[in-house]
Amino acid sequence: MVSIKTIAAACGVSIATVSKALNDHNDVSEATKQLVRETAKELGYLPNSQARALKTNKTFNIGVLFVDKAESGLTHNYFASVLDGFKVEAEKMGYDITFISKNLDSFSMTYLEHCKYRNVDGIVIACVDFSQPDVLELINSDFPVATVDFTGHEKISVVSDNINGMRELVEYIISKGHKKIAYIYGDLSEVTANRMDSYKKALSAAGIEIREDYLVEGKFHDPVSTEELTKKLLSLPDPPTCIIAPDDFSAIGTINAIESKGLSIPNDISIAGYDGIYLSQVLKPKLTTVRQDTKTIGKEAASLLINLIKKQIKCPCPPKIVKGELLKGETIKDLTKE
Amino acid sequence: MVSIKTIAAACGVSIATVSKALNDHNDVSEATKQLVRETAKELGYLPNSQARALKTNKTFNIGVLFVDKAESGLTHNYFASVLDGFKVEAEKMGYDITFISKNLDSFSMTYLEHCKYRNVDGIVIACVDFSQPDVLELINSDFPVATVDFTGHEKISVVSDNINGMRELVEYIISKGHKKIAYIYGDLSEVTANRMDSYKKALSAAGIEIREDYLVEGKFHDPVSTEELTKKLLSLPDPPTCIIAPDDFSAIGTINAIESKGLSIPNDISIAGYDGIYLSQVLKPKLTTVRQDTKTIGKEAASLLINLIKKQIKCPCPPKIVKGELLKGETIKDLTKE
DNA sequence: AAGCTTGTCGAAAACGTTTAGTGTATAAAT
DNA sequence: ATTTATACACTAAACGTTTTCGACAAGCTT
Repeated sequence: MVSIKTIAAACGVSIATVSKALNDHNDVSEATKQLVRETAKELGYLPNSQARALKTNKTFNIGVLFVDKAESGLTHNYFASVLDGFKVEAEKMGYDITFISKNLDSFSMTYLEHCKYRNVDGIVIACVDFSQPDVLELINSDFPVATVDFTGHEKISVVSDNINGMRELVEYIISKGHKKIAYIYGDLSEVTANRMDSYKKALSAAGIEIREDYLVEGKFHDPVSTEELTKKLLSLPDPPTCIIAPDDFSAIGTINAIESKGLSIPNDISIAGYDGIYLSQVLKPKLTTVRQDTKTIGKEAASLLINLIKKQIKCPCPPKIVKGELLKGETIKDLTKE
Repeated sequence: MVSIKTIAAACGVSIATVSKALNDHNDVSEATKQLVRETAKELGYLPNSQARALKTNKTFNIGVLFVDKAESGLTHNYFASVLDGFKVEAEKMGYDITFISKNLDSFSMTYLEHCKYRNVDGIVIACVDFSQPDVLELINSDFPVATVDFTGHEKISVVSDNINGMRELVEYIISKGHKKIAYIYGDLSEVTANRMDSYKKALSAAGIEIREDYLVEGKFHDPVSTEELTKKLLSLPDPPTCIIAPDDFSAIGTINAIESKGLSIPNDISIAGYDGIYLSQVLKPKLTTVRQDTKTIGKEAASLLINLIKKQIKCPCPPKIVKGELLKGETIKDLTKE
């Protein structure tokens, strides 16, 4: 192992000088800085992150907490994509990420304990059940924290603009002449509450009655459940002309239910999803949906969190809202032309 | 911060005794062990992983390298799923994972440098271009290494059983009376080579001629490219009766191409995929494919790598082959019944 | 010439652990 | 009664950094 001691010996200076030279302090001459830097490179020196962390209390590691309901782990499309955006930005700023889990080293610990054990510099939380005590403990801890799609606390939060996204989607559907629009909503959460609210407001604004039989509770990411619920909707005495699925992936269930009845999309019935994942745009017909800007959400979360860590910003601060984009697709029939 | 020093003071013993008590050494009495453990718990003590790592040279961190060609990051289905299996097993054994990247902290480093900087205890490599010099440097380094789907080195490797998987798939298709079977293969790699080999052998074994026009080069994870290639296959003077796509996700492209010609699956043409992702089984009709046991692959890689780290096994050792499972689905027409 | 500033460097402590070496008391063996 | 073994606990060094503080020289200012 080549350490600063090695460099010090090679250069004939003290380890203090080496350290300061490498960290570009201003009480060491330009000449020695050069010398130190060069020999460091020659010897293939790499700083020891543990020793540095021990001394400075900065690990340049960010803890990531994510536990979705379906236990799909990293396979969860929305999260994986947000995380990827986060990771890229964090790495750019010199941070690595560490997954926060419960059972490290056989003896189990809480999320907070894991963070303390690893000494992460900050924490980002996404896609969890925010009512869990373990999660709340983390949010209310002394760590710098950023949450995704969850507000109502004094930490940093980045949210997808579900309010405007859903509003635009429903307005678009209405503009195509639909009045009987069903919504299979996902697991109860802030996200779902916002979407539901926008759904209702958009209908009301257009003078359309909100029907309880068109509003059914489903699950995110679960085509099987969604297929079942779609079938129920289709067999109502007065079935809807359009069905909004919890998300794009669940929309597969909606498609299956419709096709299994021998009906076609969008001629017999229109559908929409939410997310705008790649899959939704390679399906035929292309799914009408709202693309969530996952990369930006992740990136913003990373950038804000790191700024907080570096104390370049202060909390509380207002949530950062990341706009989505309506993808019109081909699954909404235009009823106005009939 | 409560450290062993705090505990030592509270218990009236030296820090050495505290350390040994907590690590269950046998030169400290059961009584003091009890006392130390209890006060440690009371005070909410957590070991400082950096300090420990500095002293022991073990970080309980495993580096994960993954860079797929499509730059899809964590969104890559196969990898995300393998990684998840890896992560779960690693956590169970007390290890966290760290993503290995190139540009940490603005000043860029090689993969190997990143690993040295973070002092990972071992490295797992999957889904990368194994011909990259940076990757080879890592494989040939002194770190304990495990690779997924790549052999030919002296380190640990875990591979999906593409040889038998593809063989079973093609045999199944042949058993349904098909003789004109096309294969759109993915990016050139060990995986593709094995599948291609099995494809050819299975055909030959059945006395079926291997036609160059049925063997076309495509890309993994790319429905658009696959759609194009499928169209070409369909417009051959003597088109195939069955098309095998590079993977399940690309198979969407195959489906699109077929349906856009007004043909139906499997009545007019049969198809198959590879991977067995969730999506493939919620599509209608269900895709015929080979499920790769990603969880097991990840789990085995973790378990073997950690055993290597703990020196409970030695390299070189033969590759661990993880069997897949033929999912018969509904996309292969039975031609023998006509 | 004395004091002051500025620039450059090193000694040493500290971060929280682990561990080798040493000492001491008690029990067992001669 | 002396030696030997055993059990237990402590001292101190070490891991690789960062950082405070003081030292010293050279150049200024009065």
